[in-house]
Amino acid sequence: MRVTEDHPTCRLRDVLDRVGDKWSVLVLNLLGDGPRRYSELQRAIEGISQRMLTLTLRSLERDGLVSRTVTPTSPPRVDYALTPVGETLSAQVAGLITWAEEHRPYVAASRRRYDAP
Amino acid sequence: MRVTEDHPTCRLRDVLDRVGDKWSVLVLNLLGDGPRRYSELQRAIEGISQRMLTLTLRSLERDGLVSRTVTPTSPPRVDYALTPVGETLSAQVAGLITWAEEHRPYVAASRRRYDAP
DNA sequence: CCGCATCCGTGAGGATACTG
DNA sequence: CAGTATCCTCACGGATGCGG
Repeated sequence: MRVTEDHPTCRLRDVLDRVGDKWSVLVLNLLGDGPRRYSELQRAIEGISQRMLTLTLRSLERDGLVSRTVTPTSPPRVDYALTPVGETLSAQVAGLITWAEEHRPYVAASRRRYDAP
Repeated sequence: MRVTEDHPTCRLRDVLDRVGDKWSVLVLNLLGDGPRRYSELQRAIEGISQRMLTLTLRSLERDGLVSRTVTPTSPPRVDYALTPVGETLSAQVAGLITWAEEHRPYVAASRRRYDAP
């Protein structure tokens, strides 16, 4: 889709696309509990590839939501943490995660009913 | 990715994927203001194709988040509305949208700074 | 008016191998 | 350990046309 107009929907999209990214949601949620190393994130997020973890963290850093701290030891150590603004988004995301956990049985039941016939 | 394990991350994914869908977010947000006809949604959501609007609505209906009411006039009329559970998700989504609107300038500025060099 | 079916291009993202 | 680089797939989604 071409986004050429200044329709409200379009102005929101670039920000929502970040939130809409499933990996971003999971990363933001994890970092809500405190800073994590790269490898900790990779282990915690089942199924994420190295590539996608790096891309996700770069995007979040670019948007000023996550900070990246390199400790030049050997082997190197990199910690990721939420920025203050990132914390506020993480709080929203936490609400979403809670919603998803609470209503997962309902959604699953709805799907079974819908798919029945 | 194959989801074969029962890791918490995987159990959440199927529900979060609904929220992660950018079209779903926009539809849920619109329906938060009250029921809408198919054609109203299509006009309101800049850039959505007929195909994607239909698919999005079907998914939301399957998940028990949106109800579909057909009025068999001629031409037919179809109204979509949030279910009670859909309302609760729409509320979460509204929080996200608000966040996105409030922090759009911050995110835009962060991106410019990041991309500068 | 509301949708489904079909075709088809593109790009997101997985797998793998390699560096500082 | 924390990435980068490359290849390659496949499914997301746009365009179009038809049907109730």
